[in-house]
Amino acid sequence: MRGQYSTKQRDAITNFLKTTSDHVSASEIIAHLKEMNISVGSATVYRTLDKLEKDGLVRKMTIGDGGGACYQYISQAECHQHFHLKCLGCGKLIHLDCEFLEDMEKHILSHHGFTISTGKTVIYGKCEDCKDA
Amino acid sequence: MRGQYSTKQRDAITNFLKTTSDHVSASEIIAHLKEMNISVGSATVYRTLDKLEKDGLVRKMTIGDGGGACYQYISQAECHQHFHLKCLGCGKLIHLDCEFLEDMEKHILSHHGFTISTGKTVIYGKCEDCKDA
DNA sequence: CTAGTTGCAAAGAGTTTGCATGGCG
DNA sequence: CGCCATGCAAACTCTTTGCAACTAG
Repeated sequence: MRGQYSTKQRDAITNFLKTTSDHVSASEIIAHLKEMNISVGSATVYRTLDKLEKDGLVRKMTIGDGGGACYQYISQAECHQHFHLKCLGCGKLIHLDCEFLEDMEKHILSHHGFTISTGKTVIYGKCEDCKDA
Repeated sequence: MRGQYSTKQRDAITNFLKTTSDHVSASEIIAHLKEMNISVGSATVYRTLDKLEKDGLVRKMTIGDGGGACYQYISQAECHQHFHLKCLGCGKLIHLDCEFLEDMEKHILSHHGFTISTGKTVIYGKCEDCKDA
């Protein structure tokens, strides 16, 4: 299918994403690899993430403002609906699994002809703790 | 209240945002001002936008990946629910006014304790024309 | 051996900051 | 006049690209 080798760096990156199963930024990956004493240039990280995204193994999303993109491994287990709520107050990222959102997706598809990409969408707002701020 | 002068540049920026009433990027603003023969440094644009955002007059949101932030004037008229759909295919930005989304907001607030910031949220996906791509 | 990979360094885009000048009130 | 705003350039962050060296299969 697609020629690609398995290298120390690539394995380390995918492994980190797999085990973290949360959103990590490119710089977090680089920092992590440095801690593991795996030398890796940032270019490699970006190229690898690019490839992984094209292969549909990770999801790339822009969370927040200038902080850069975040990446998340796509596990089979979470192929159901899964939105993200990002609190503008404390910065917390909330994973939201809710049947209601499936209805929303259906509604937007049937009424507005728009197919939502659940994984890429980040809903901004204030969480319970920050709503008064 | 807050000391701030009215200058040619600031007026031009707010005016452009008001009349456009759509999302504009910082570079679009700079380009526009250049066309109007108003000399303005990019630093001024960013500082002005910062201030306008803090004053609650414009809304800042990150649309897409690396393209930079977009700004939108907040008019009184559009205080109703208004979400944005961004097509990952053609890049089109769709303004969505829909009662269904009010229900969604209510649901997320009552069931998940999260107050959605409608203006900041961008829903990603594929529009009708791009859904097969 | 060959094609995919890596690292470094340089190049970019977008945004922020320091500092001296200029302008509103 | 005082304070705020502006411009320019330098600094910064995140990301991409060119290129030569390297390595998995």
